Amino acid sequence: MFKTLPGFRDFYPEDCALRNHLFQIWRKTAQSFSFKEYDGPILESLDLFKQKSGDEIVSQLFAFEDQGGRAVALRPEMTPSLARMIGARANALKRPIKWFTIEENFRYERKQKGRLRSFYQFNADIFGEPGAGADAEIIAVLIHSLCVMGLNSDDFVIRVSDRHLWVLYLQSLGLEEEAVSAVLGLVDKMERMPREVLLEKLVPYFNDASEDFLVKVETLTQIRELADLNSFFKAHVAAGELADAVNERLDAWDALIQRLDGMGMKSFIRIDLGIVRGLAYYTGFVFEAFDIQGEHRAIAGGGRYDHLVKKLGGPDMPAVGFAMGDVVIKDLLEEKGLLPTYIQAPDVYVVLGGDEVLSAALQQIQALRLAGYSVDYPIKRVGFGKQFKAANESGARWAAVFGEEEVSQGQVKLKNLASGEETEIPLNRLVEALRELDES
RNA sequence: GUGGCUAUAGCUCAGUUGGUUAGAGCACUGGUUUGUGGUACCAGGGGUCGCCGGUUCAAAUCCGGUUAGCCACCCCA
Repeated sequence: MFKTLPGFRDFYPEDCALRNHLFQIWRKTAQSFSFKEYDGPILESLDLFKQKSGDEIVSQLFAFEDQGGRAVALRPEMTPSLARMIGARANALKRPIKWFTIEENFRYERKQKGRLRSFYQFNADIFGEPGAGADAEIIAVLIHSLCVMGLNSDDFVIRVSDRHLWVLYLQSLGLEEEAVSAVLGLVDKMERMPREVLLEKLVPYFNDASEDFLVKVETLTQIRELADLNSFFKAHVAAGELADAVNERLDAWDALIQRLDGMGMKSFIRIDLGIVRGLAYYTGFVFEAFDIQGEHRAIAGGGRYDHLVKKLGGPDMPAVGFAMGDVVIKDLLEEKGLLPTYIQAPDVYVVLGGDEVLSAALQQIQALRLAGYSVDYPIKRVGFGKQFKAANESGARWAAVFGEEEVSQGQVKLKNLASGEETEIPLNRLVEALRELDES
């Protein structure tokens, strides 16, 4: 027997039902926020990904040469394709551009808990709006989708940070561009690194002031209140150009929190400058969703990336977005018992009395199907008892009993499988009767 | 890419110091049941014990290799 390739999954009907459940929530959420759905190709030119992420990315891609000698790769993420699509029509698209997609990605890396080689992602992005209102809207989409899944503020938290604020702060300490990104990289790893090791790695940038810097960073990353954030920067950044820029950021923070508070989502937000995200291209707010217990890797992540569209050959285009994978969220929902069962069930299961009723039954089955109902019935002859058992196990709400007695009187018996209640209905009124019963 | 642990039926697992034809529960199929479901009872199908090699009269069991999975590290768009 062949097996699935490492990191790839088979989706048996119950897995597929689950996947559809997730996809439906994602799609409905995006539509509630009036995002438009788009899609792009699974296979792209290898250069597209190199340009965004550098040559090192190639070892983590499913990359190969096609029959025409082109260097191509399965997409590891949607953003480059999206940036290309947006760039190509930037002038013709009404702002703000609110788009989402649900797509499969492929990454050639070692399989791990919460991480596979093939996975699905929900992406939502807003282009053309630089203000914090767009960031708030994106974060709201993320929170809303998690809430619709049945999670609440006891289950997850959105840790929000600010790349731009970090850069300004490090610049105010006199660091040059290269040193800024190196130090940010260290801040990103702070949680997972012993303090002494971290201190050692800071020395090339701060020399004797390393300990002092680390203490400040520890203070900063522990700040959870807007007011504390304000006073920290008032105390640590001297007045001047940089301080003006910092104040602008603090205003943006204020706007962000106010908007989320307005939507009743403030309790999901945790100010946490410890989040940096590895990506160099983030330019403003960055955020990640985590389960409260911290047992899983990030559920979702995103942020503002105002320069990426231009970098990939488009016009200047501010952008903010996030992505949520299907793997971690599925694990979390499973753990919380929030995954529904019986998602692929017919509406009606037809119970057949014998050969004499078959044609009358098939006629009604077809009428029900035309009316939009999902209908199943036993394909081979089976005893009544077995049929009710099958009806029950199918998950159907209704059993439609086409017995010889009923059919000979032009009737059919509808049985509510949950309550056991039975009603006789004229054959030619079956569709209407079902509709009425479902509504009542 | 590095290290540790694991691999027996679709699933969860048992399998004695190496010893006949490798077992259980769940699931699946059929029956008890030609007009009423979740229960019960009976029967059945399903495994080259991950794969390759070695030791042995004899290997699921011992040894080596390999592949896959889990955990940690690295990475994480």
